[in-house]
Amino acid sequence: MMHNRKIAEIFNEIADMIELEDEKRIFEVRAYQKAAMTLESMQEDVGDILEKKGIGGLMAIPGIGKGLADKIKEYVETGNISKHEELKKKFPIDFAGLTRIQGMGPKRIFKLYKTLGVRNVTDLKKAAEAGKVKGLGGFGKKSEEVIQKGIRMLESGKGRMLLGNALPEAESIIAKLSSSGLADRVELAGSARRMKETVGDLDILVISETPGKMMDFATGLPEVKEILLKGLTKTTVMLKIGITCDIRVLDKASFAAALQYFIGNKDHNVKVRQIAIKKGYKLSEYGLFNKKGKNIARDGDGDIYEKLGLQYMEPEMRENRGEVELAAEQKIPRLVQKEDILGDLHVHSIYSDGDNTIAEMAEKAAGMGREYIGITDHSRSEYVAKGMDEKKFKKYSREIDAVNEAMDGRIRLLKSAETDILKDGSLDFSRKALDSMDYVLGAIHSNLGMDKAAMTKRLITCIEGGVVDIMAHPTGRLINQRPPINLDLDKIFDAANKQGVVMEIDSYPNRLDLNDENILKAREYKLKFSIDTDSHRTEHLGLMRYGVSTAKRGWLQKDDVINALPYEKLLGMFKK
DNA sequence: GCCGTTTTCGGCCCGACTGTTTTCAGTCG
Repeated sequence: MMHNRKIAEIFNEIADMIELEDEKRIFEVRAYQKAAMTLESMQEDVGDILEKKGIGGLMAIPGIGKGLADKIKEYVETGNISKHEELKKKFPIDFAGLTRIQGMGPKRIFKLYKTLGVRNVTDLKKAAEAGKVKGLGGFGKKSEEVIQKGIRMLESGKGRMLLGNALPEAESIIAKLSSSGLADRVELAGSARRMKETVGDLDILVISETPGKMMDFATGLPEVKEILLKGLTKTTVMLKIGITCDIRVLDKASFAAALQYFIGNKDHNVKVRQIAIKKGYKLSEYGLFNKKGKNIARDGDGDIYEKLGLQYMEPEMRENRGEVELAAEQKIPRLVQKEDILGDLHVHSIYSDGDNTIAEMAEKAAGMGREYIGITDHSRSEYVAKGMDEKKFKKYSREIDAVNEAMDGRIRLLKSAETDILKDGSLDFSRKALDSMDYVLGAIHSNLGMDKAAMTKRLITCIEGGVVDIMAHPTGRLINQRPPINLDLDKIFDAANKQGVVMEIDSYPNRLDLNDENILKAREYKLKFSIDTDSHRTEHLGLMRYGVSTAKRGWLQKDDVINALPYEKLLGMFKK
């Protein structure tokens, strides 16, 4: 049972209600909102933290002190927070639902409640349709339209989009803006630049001396479905793929600061600004200003960090997870780069659910400069994916050998199989078949609903069996579709460390598994990682960049990644 | 309500855009 999201919602509601009660308590409001944001982005459940480390564990979370920790505890134990219940009596309004409508904040919501008795989204929809909203002080015809549009967008239910869908679209738009002749420079910012697994919108920054023409060009692109807002410095459009895109035109002088600012994230920026203030500067999205008020930022975001005495942090690191402190000590590691990756250890073919032959996959990978790939078709239990029985495995095995020979050293093929880890922790092939593989890739695909203790035991049994080399997509989650399996990751990582089992970072955009936070945790156990594409067709072999960026978000270096090793050294990592 | 290598009190990021204003409030990122 995950409490974080619900508590975040309650904290946000409390914040809205306090703001209405007393505007002077705005910083108290901010504290609730900040805590809510932290909770939303946390992977670990506060209930677990409370259980394991008590109230002190909660207070160790940045932005959460005694007061909020007590409220979290109250929620975990009783299912509600008395302060929230009390405020609700005074404001019986669904703030959580209503604030999801773009443009609706606490003030306007309260006004609509007082004048029209609007308590929730349904009430608001009725009021707007009946034309009751326009004519209220502060609300006009346009406001009513905006509200209706906001409700429609909410109902269409588009949440955060997979990076794998949004990034190619952003890159296509950027290419067009760059070659328009109207821009001197175009850069991607926002969470897409940080390669976050999902993005809420796209942010594109442009230097242009002709902002009017630039914005006309941008809003006229075929990717654009609707113009939501158009100004000379900021324009927002809804794209046909169902995500909004902000385009900001800047002048050259403020570009460096703007790039730093809009790459974010917000918490990272707050920390960087605090450092700027301490050093006697003022940092905003318009520049890094010295005491005389002169903007001293040049070129790009890197210059801002340099002038503040901070080492450069790649965008993937900028999540305020301690990177700013590390940068101040000049201890930022060199993160693994996609050029470091020499091979791919999770590749399917038509022997199970892939679309291309082993030879086609090998040929494509060789063309991309890979030194080796591991072929890993499914085992028989995965019958929905046309998994192989022992007989088919023998044929598959011979074909891998044949293709390996035919490639004549242009690329090396490793023999493996994505072998199901069964309910009792055993593997879905005979010992003989497993022994014939160069390495064993284990994966859980069935009985995903087991409870935490049983699932943890299942995986540990498998790890301690001493046969599995790599744990494929360890948590099994599918972003926006399926939650991770119930695991005590500390126990899993500890066992994996003792047995030398490698954790996979599956690059497939709806998997990204392990994710960034779990990688950071696994890193503490000194585990090794394999960044793989889980390709089911030749085009998928290019998905590696998503896995590499996820690894960067987990602060991994080249040495942490086994498929950054050359072929001969790689073989030494496996059990046989 | 949180936080601290200037502080346990006094700070807490700040500017753009929109709509409805006749100089600004509300929302957003």
